[in-house]
Amino acid sequence: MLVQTSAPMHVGQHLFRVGDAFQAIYAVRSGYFKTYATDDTGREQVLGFHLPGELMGLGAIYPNQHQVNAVALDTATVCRLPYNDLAGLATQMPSLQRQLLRLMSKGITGSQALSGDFTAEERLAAFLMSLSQRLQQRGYSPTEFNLAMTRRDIANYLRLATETVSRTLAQFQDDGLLAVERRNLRLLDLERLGQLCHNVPQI
Amino acid sequence: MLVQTSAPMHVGQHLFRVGDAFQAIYAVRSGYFKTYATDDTGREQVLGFHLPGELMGLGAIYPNQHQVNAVALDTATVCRLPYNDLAGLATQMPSLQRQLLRLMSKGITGSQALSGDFTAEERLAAFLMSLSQRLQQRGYSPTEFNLAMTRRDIANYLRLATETVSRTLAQFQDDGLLAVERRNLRLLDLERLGQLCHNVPQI
DNA sequence: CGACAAGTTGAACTCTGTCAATCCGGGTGG
DNA sequence: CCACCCGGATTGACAGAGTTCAACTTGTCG
Repeated sequence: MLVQTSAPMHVGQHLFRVGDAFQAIYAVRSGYFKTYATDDTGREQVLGFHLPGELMGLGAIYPNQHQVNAVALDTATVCRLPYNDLAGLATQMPSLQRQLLRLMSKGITGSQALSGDFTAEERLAAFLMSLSQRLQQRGYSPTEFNLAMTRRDIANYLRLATETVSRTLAQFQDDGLLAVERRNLRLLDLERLGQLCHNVPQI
Repeated sequence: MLVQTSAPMHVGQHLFRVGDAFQAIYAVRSGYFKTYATDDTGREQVLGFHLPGELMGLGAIYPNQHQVNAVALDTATVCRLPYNDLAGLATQMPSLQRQLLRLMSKGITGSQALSGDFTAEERLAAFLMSLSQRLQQRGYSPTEFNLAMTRRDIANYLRLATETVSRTLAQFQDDGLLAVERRNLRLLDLERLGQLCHNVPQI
């Protein structure tokens, strides 16, 4: 069987860790994941969030070992795609192979969008728009969704202080751009939110 | 002939521009170049500086079009390495091919060293140390050289304001780290300069 | 010599990080 | 069942780094 659906994972459970042997790619079926690395000083660096329908583990193909840690942010399930099967299929389907390579080269590096010197507003707006668009692509509501990750994770990912994330969200709410309550988010003005981050490369 | 030496180029003259058909790689023979891109709002982003002995144009191999602009910062000459010749040679020499691929993947993205949130001190120190080391590798003095690029270019590259570059250079001078007069630079304390940027990934 | 670009310097201001206090919700244990 | 506790989240005060604005200097090139 090409696709294997996993048992549900719970918050904080790791799907794979740095150094694990690479055997399969994973597609998120439900729930959220985050990927992160730990730098030489022991600090965690959040590299990305993975929504239902998205792939994880592509960065491990070349060195045959996982380069990052992947952990469930809430109750989640994944589909396991054993690499051998996938690779065999890819050789027969050039389009699949091309897509895998594209995802690889994009996925390994992580978003370079956060490299520039963007303001907290720009970063957060870009982040929210990215979530919105990715959820919409998968058939979910682009305007009302759950922030499964903590403010701390968001801040780490965007390279801000958690307080700044909190404040900027509050400011967005004051400006009528969105309504936020704990983890529940409703985007009220995608138009203006998009303008805020028009010069931030796609996250 | 594999290597073609160009006629001297003068300040501001472009070696290639975004969109130019990719036909050759260039090695700087003398002088300095900078590569830059222009974002959708028309602002210039300096991507790197190229010193004698270094290669340019590798990022164009895949899409077969140049991805950046390359312009001479002073009177300069280059060696033109037609890609067909090089590619033919590479197929016969796996080591050459490997080196080209490595340079490619490193060279396209540009330095991600400037991604993090580093201080102006760290950025500038890392920049100067990078120049110093690269010049030394090519047989030039690592402690006394010419800043062919303007403060504006440096600032743009390091994502600072030109005033900050100016001030930080002045501060380094006050601290006895270097002596600078216009474009002439003398590094007086490589040790401390290196310490200043020890946690900045190599530029 | 004059004009202009490059570079420097000063002052005010803005943004964001840090520190600290507080709030809130969910889970635990008595 | 309720009080307590704890981590996540918010809010305020403050400080430091760096940008912006503006004035001024210096060097270069016609």
